[in-house]
Amino acid sequence: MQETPWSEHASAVLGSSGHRWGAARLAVVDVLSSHSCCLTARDIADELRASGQTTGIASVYRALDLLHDLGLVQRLDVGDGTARYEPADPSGEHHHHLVCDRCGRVTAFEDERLELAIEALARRVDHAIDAHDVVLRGACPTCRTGQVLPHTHA
Amino acid sequence: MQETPWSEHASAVLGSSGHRWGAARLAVVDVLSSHSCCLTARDIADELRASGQTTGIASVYRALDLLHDLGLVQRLDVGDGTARYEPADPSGEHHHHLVCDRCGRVTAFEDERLELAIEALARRVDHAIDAHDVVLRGACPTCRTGQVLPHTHA
DNA sequence: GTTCCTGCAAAATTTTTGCATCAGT
DNA sequence: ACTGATGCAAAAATTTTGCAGGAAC
Repeated sequence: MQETPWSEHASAVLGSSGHRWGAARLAVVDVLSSHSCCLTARDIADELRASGQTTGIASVYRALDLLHDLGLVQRLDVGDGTARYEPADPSGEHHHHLVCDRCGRVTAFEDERLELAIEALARRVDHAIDAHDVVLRGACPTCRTGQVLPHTHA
Repeated sequence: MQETPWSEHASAVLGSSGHRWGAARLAVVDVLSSHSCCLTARDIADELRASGQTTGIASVYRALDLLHDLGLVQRLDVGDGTARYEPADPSGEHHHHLVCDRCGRVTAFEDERLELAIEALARRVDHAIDAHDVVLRGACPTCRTGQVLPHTHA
């Protein structure tokens, strides 16, 4: 239960949004705050279970849903059929994802030029864009050089 | 069963890949060729059912999986937990997607500057990038102007 | 004729919902 | 106390797998 900039921010937003601080929400925020990238609901539930908490998976989903509605977490789909969640930086800074075709591992990256292109595009379209995701797919260095690893994303 | 550039291409690739032309594959290619954007497995199965075919949903998934492996269809996830598929243009031309936060509708768009940024980025990273998806989220013009429509994506 | 494909049904996952109980304010 | 949150279990939805029969080559 360490304090991070994000978990402090989450506390503030959740507190001022008229919602209560139940055990499940606290636990989910705590797990998220210790990872910056891409956790599945199952990952979170497993981590909680491992630390002795009895949080139900349904509560994890409900907490994630609320945190997403409050703009505190980003929801992401890399194509394996399970949703992933990560803390959303209050400063608006964010990253995108590289997904290895072979081992399924997810890596984060940032790119200013990409962001600029998306911003320009967002102004051009009819929709009122408030979020975006970019996923690049391809063999990661490890897989490309022949060391075939077992899938780790399933 | 009309011939389109894409369905001809798909026939050629499937034919020369050592795979057979079963009823399910034919049917799935036929449905895909008449839509350029974003069909779920269910959409395809429903359309086949409606046209009197008895194609099983499992065969639809298997056909889509094969077509994806052959590079004939693009798999896409817009975040509602169901995979979508669309024909992949053999020329390499492709589009990305706008998803309405409220009604869930998906719209296609193209943007040269975005593609250039992604190409430059792809050369910079360690992965051997062979595909990418971009999803922009935000209220569509219809939803933004107050006409709240029921969700159509579920 | 052999091998691969298909369709049905069953299983495995992921996510959502109902409901009684419990906790936060 | 009142209201909303939680946890368990059951349900819903999507995708995968097994298998026997049938079709493609």
